[in-house]
This record gives sequence, structure tokens and C-alpha cells, in this order.
Amino acid sequence: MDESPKESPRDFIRSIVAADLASGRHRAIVTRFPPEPNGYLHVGHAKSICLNFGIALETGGQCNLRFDDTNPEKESDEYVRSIQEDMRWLGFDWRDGLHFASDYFEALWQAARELVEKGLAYVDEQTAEEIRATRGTLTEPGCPSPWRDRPAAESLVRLDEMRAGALPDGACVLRARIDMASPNLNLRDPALLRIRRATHHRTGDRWCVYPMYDFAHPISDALENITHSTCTLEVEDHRPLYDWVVANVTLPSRPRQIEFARLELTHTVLSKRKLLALVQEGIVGGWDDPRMPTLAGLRRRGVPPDALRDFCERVGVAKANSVVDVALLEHCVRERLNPEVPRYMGVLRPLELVIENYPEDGEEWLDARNNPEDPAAGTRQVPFSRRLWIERDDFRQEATRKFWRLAPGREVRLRWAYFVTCTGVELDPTTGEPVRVLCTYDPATRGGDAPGGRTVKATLHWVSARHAAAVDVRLYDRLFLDERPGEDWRDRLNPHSLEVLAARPAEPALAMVAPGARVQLERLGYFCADARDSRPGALVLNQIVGLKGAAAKG
RNA sequence: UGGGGUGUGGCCAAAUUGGUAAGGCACCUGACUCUGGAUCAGGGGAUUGUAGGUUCGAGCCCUACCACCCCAGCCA
Repeated sequence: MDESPKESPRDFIRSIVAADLASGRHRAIVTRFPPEPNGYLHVGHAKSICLNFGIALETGGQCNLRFDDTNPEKESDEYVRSIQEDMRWLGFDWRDGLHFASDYFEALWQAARELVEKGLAYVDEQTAEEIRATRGTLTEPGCPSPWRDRPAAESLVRLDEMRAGALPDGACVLRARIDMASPNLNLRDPALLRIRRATHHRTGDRWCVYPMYDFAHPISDALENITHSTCTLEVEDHRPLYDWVVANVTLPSRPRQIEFARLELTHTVLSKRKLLALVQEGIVGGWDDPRMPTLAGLRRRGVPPDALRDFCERVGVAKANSVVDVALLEHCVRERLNPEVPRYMGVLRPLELVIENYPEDGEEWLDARNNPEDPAAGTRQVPFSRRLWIERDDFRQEATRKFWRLAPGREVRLRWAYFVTCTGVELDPTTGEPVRVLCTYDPATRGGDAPGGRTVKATLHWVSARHAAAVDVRLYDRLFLDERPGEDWRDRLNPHSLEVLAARPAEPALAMVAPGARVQLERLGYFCADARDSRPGALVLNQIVGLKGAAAKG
């Protein structure tokens, strides 16, 4: 027995799990992630996935993937496909634990019969409207249905007719017989089974009776021997019903439901309804639009899956509703990318720079380190010549103390190349904007270092105009202006969430990167070669995240 | 006005059986630096929702109050 001090559990759920293991209540832990296949997974789901699979991994247990497909009208195979793809991308393996609630329809049916036989459920022939009208309100108790006390045998007959398709949709419903006066509305004889003639994505037209979540979920959990069934806060007052089902149906195990707060992120929306609207209204390009908080979107954006997992761990698990700053996600992404992503130079807003004392047709290839963070990444060569592109932002006609880049009279370093001193600028006669910056270079600084140890305040990235490749760049910003877009979210969309920059100059080596590759454009940020839109010779770069403070210059 | 939850620095979030407020992100400063990045060092900032009470001592216990979230689908 190893009694060495262990790390205390990271959150209250893991504490419960640890206690259940320590007390011998469970010998092995089984969790599950139970998505309904009616939408794409998003970062909020990632939190739940990391929690459930994390617990399984840490305890040597198992985490199942169970599709909660009990409402055929909203579910489809496209979603079960995408959900599995996204989960695998995130890095999790459910092994042989792939299940569908629809696999349990027969068992659910038997459970329904058992409850009726025990007098714990009955077939109610009231209309949906009547049931709603007699449920009572938050402060007043409900009225019992006239069918509540009918003989079990009679309910059983009707139940069989429901399944047999003898009754039209909505003709009746199976209700649990609990307490119409309960202050918890979920206990006022909740519906368990309803008739719905709809083709199910897996069972086709075999069934016309479908179980409700409150009935299917606890039974599915028990059938899979789930030990800890986590869910979000809004299902907290369903727990007594969950426990009621588990206690009253003959089941192989007794799972326990534990609730935690769902994840919310600033500057985005995470509700399925709003996400669907963004896609259907064409506000974004699809579920995998890089601005979307969906896993498909984050993947296309270039976010590494382990950065996302790290994020989920850092966010924690608790019961307080909270909104996490998207800056934390961005931090996790940078932290993951910085040490291992190769650097390149490219210019987003080009301004011509001419080196007057450099030979007209001169050319030389200079060594550049691929990643200053990682000597093993080696070097590459970048072409240098008399005409270069630099970033417009890196030049100002009037320099201030806070601005230490290029300005008339100023000397700066061109990364991996030479020190240059600005000798003049040509302006557009009508706009007054600079169109060409004139410089002289110091041949003694070749490679970027001055012999006498002379230093310079700024280093600029640049691209040789004659050698430049052209790449398309897509810059992304938060989808919403507000940290927490409310119901008027459509009015709070950030008009600049996407900026497309066509044919920007880039060093030749950048044009050679493979689709899907992640790179850093020096001084600009991290980018991912879009795997779908990039063509040979026509690279498309998606911005993953900018460099920290990249926007706050001068 | 019923029930269920939650309230700890700008944002998350810890705090063994009550012992005198971790950590991360964000922000600021300094060092270093061929990315105003990274790294390193340091810093500001919390009367732990409020008011009482118990106690030598309370974020943790008691009482009252306040705020916010969820619930009246034959959705999940």
C-alpha cells in the first residue's frame, strides 16, 4: 500500500471520485460523455470531455461516448460523424465504449412496463395542452390527471398500443406517478415516453415511441455501469427524478449524477441555438469557420488540441457560473506554439523600402534561424536585395520617444540582415502618405550584428521585393464586440472579425510549407496554412493568434 | 411571493478536522534579448455579497438579508 502523499484532487468532482475509490464504494470508475447528435461540439463540450475522459485516465477507468439520440426530429448522422471526429482530434479514445441511447430502446420499453406494473407510471390520455394546464405553477401545485389512478392493466394495454403504432402522435404519453404537488416541477408526474412518428437516424421506423431525457439518461447510465454521471447545473433539479428512476427500475448499477457549471467564454456565444443561427444565417462560413468556438472551427483556425486540453484543465471545475476570459485560451495556444513553431517573415501591409547604397542588381542569401527558442530547428536562407517590403506600421515620419522603429534619421536592424538608416521618404502628393522609404545600409552589420557592439533599438521584419512569394492572409478578431453578447447578439457582431489580405509578400521558404502547418510570422503572430483553401503556389494563412502585445506598439 | 443552486482581487479558482486568504490569466515595473515576442526577477490589487452572532480565533459554524443563475417541453 502506497501511503506516500498524493496530490489532492483538482476539483470537487475528482474529490468525490477519489473518496468513492478510497471507501471501496467503487473498484473502477466509469464515466461518459453523452452528446445529443444535433449540433457540432464546441469548447464548452471540450471542458466536459476533458473532465470525463480525464477522470477515467487518472483512475485507470473507462469513459464511454454515448450519443443521447432520443429525439429523432433533431438528430442526424452528420452530427454523430462530426462529434467523433472532433473528439478524436481532441485526443480522446473511448475504446469499445461507443454507445447510443437508441440501443437501449427495448430496455427502456421494459423499464416502462415495470414501472406501470408497480403502479409507478400510467398512460395519460390528456393532450399536451391539458397536461401543461394542470401542471400548476411555480407557487401552486398541479392537479392530478383523471387517468392517474387507472388500473395498471389498462395502462399496459394502452402502452402496447402506443408501441404498436395504433395511436396517433400525441394521443397519449406515459407519465411517472410521483407527486403533482411537489415544489420541484420535475417531479409532477413527468412524461417518460411519447409517441412520435419520425424516422430515427439509427432505428429508422422501427419505433414510434421515444423516451424522454429524464427516463433514458439514468437508465442508459445504469446499463453502462456508469459510476459518476456528470452534467451541467441546469439539470440539478432533475437529480431527484434521476434518482427516482434508478431506484424504481430494476437496473444493474446505481450511477450518481453530479452537476458542475458549464463553460462560458468571453466575446463569443456557446449556445447551440445561436451557433446554429450563425451558420444558417451565413454570418460565418460554416461550423468550421475559424472564428467559431466549435472544435471544428478551432481546429481549422490552427489551435493545437493539447493547447485546448491545457485550457480546459486551467479553467477548473466548480459550481459557480463563470465566464472565462478568452485571453486564457490565447495564452495556452501561444505557450504551446512558441517553443516549436518555425518562424518566417511576411509583410501584411507593405511599404517599399529602397536601400540606396545597395547595388541595383545585388542579391545575397542570408542565414536566418528557424526558431530562436530551439537551436535544433536549424537555419534557412532568406534573399536580400535593394528593394524590400517592410510593414507600414514600422515607419513614421515623426518619431516619438515611445516609437523606436524606423523614422527619418533613425537606424534599425532588418532581421538577420543589416542595420539601415532612414535617409528620406517619398510621399504621395495627394494623400501625403509615405510611398517609399529611403535608407542606406551598413555593410559591416551583415547578419544583423554591428562589429563594435553598437546596438539598435528595433528590429524589423522584411521581405525582398524581387524574391517575394505572394500569400493570402486571413486575420481574425473576436466574433463579438461585447464580452458577453446577450440576446441582442446580432447587433453586437464585430464587423472586423475577419480581414482578408490578398497576395501579401512573403519570403520564399514560407510558400513551401505544407497545408495544415503552423508557423510564426515574426513580430506578427501564429498562423496555420489552411488545409482546404491553400493551393500549390498559393498559400492561404489563417491567423491562429497574434503575438502578445503585438497590437500595442508605440 | 415555490423549489434548486451560486456568491473569494479585472477574469477563473484553491484553502486539511474553524488557526489567521494558494495558483493561473490579465495588468505594471526591472533585467535580458537580433521578434516592443519569449525568458527571468519583482509589484500593485481581496474589509472572502451584506449585517449580526458563536469562538481566544471564521472564507469555513449559526441567524437574517441582498444579488445573480436554473426550473412550469409530449427538447436534451
